[in-house]
Amino acid sequence: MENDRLFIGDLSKRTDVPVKTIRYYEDFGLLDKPKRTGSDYRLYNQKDVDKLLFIKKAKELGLKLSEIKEIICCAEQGLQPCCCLVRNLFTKKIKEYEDKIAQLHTTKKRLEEKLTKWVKPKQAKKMKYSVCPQIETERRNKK
Amino acid sequence: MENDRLFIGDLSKRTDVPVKTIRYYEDFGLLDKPKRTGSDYRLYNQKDVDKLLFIKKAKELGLKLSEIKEIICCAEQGLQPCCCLVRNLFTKKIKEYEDKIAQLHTTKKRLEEKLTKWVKPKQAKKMKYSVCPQIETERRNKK
DNA sequence: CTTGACTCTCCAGTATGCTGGAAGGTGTAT
DNA sequence: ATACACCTTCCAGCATACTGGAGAGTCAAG
Repeated sequence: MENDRLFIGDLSKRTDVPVKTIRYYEDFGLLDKPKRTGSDYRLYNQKDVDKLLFIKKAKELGLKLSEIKEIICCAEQGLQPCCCLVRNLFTKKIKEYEDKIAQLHTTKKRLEEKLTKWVKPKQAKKMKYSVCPQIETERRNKK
Repeated sequence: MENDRLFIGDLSKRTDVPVKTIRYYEDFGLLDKPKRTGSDYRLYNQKDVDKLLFIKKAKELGLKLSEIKEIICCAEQGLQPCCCLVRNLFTKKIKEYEDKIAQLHTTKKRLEEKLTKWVKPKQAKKMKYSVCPQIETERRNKK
């Protein structure tokens, strides 16, 4: 079992990516259609292992499949535009993360506030279905 | 147009929740099946407005519909278990947010590292399709 | 009487990244 | 010979929270 005639299961083992997922990536256009054996088995090689590991790493960085695809497509036509693309993509991604983090922070804070107020509810008896004094709806706006 | 005979469109306007979404919430079990007019139009009242606003607020706190449903179901049978449930739910949620934030932070950091190394690529010429020196796969593990 | 704005139900699709299963062919070990 | 692990395609479904559209009924104004 050398590295130049790998069946899909071998590729799967070497990369720890499920067989189904590999086929899915092919359909998605992330992996090229591979050569086939006479009995229609997909044949992979070391390059495919590398490519799939690359995809895996990119995913771990939080890139979407579509973004990874962009990078790969670009890369296959030359370096320059790819570099630019990747820089932009990363910068955008970082920004996205920052926004998301900020937003989660805010929501978390609000939730914590509710929770502390929650621990000793004063007038619990008065509640209806909207049991929670802290999240209760403001019902004074009778526009 | 008083508040005790509202059509779905009125409820929608008062809460700023789309008509489709209101029906969806009903199917989902968040809103009770309302009374109907002779011509099968849904009839809502102020309580429904309140309840829907409650749902909206809970959603803004990042609760899932299923979690909101739990709260509402619980609330409709009495206060005590609900309080407990909500406390647990909130605590769990807060933890989730913390984890998510931490994870985003890590990923963001990694991405930033890649990016700074990226800006002045030394040996770009050597690249293949896996253009990116920083995300390139480790190909030394020939197990 | 017609127009237009509303309402109804039901079915299907969106995004994302897979995952499961059926039904069948292949390859190798015993 | 036959069991078993592997491979193939194709179709469907998961989670989440909606959203769109078809086709049909309702209601009030002009």
